[in-house]
Amino acid sequence: MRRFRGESLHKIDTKGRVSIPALFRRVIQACDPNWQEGLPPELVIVYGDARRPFLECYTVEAIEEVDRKIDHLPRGSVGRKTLERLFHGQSYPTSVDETGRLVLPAKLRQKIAVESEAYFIAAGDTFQIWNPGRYNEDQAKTEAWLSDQPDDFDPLSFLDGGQEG
Amino acid sequence: MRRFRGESLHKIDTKGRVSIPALFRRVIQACDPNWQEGLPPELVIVYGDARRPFLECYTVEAIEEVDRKIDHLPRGSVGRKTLERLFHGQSYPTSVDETGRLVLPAKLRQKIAVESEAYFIAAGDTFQIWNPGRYNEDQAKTEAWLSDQPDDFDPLSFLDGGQEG
DNA sequence: TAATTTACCATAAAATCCCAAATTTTTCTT
DNA sequence: AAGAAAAATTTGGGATTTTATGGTAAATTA
Repeated sequence: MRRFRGESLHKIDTKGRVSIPALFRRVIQACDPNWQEGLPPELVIVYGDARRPFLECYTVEAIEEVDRKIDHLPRGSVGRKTLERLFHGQSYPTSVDETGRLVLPAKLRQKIAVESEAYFIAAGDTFQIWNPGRYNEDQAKTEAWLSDQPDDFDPLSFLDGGQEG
Repeated sequence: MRRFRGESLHKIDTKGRVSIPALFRRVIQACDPNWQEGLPPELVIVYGDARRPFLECYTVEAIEEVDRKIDHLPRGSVGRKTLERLFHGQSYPTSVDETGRLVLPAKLRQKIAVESEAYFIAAGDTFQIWNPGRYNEDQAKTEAWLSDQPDDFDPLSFLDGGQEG
């Protein structure tokens, strides 16, 4: 399964168009089982509830996996209802245009408070779009926490605690 | 599993191209399960947060092992978020070109402050790229520490107790 | 019809490809 | 063992392609 990797900053023009990092485009295309020459690769942007300060972008394969899992939850359960609202309701299916851009409608731009620039960062089988300043704040917190650790602290030590085989 | 071994110094040209030590190339190729004749061997450069003064280069197999472990951490946990940013976001997937070089984009060169030369050193199943001067400083510290030890101190003694600090 | 959205065209900068000169290392031959 | 030949390695330059970004025209829609 292909993964997103990397981060970058891109301009948003007056129409809300923004380039998707070239490496991300390849993953989006490779993970769209319906894609074929001439068609625009598709993806789904989940914008979610108000407390999330970024847009989360799913490949077709990734969102279909989420859909399948939701389908297996009991109808009417709180979990299912919540996830349906989030992933089915608060999401926006779109595609990559001829020149590698996507269009962020005004609603989505307002949601994450982006205007002239957007910051893209990979997160496994999805990628996120942030207001650059807002991301820096978040990252600064993480780095502050890291610098509170001993000099030789290795983030990989997180892996030790995990229930891994 | 194959390991990197050795160290060397290489020139960086104006385009950011730099030769990978020949011995390292064989390990990169052997540890890329997707490699086949005619394809460029792939690797992932993790540049990480600001306090790390070198680039860490992972073979495909090595990075996939990290990815698998990250996948097993609970979604939304601090550890998972930190590692996703580090290994998925602050990383750069690339490949070895026909002549055994790789390209370090300006961003990565600035990150570790290299301009005309880069120092390569093996580190188990990864290798690191340093600014040569910066590496010497680090190495000097290590040697200073060693010379503070008793004359008969043997570094191999680290292997016995396993407790260091 | 006015406002938006989408398709199409254009361009500068950056990344990639292709070819090739010097080395250095290895192999072969005498 | 020495020297010659071959192969592999390190480094460089120019041409080509891709990418990021902007603008205009056509099309959709409210």
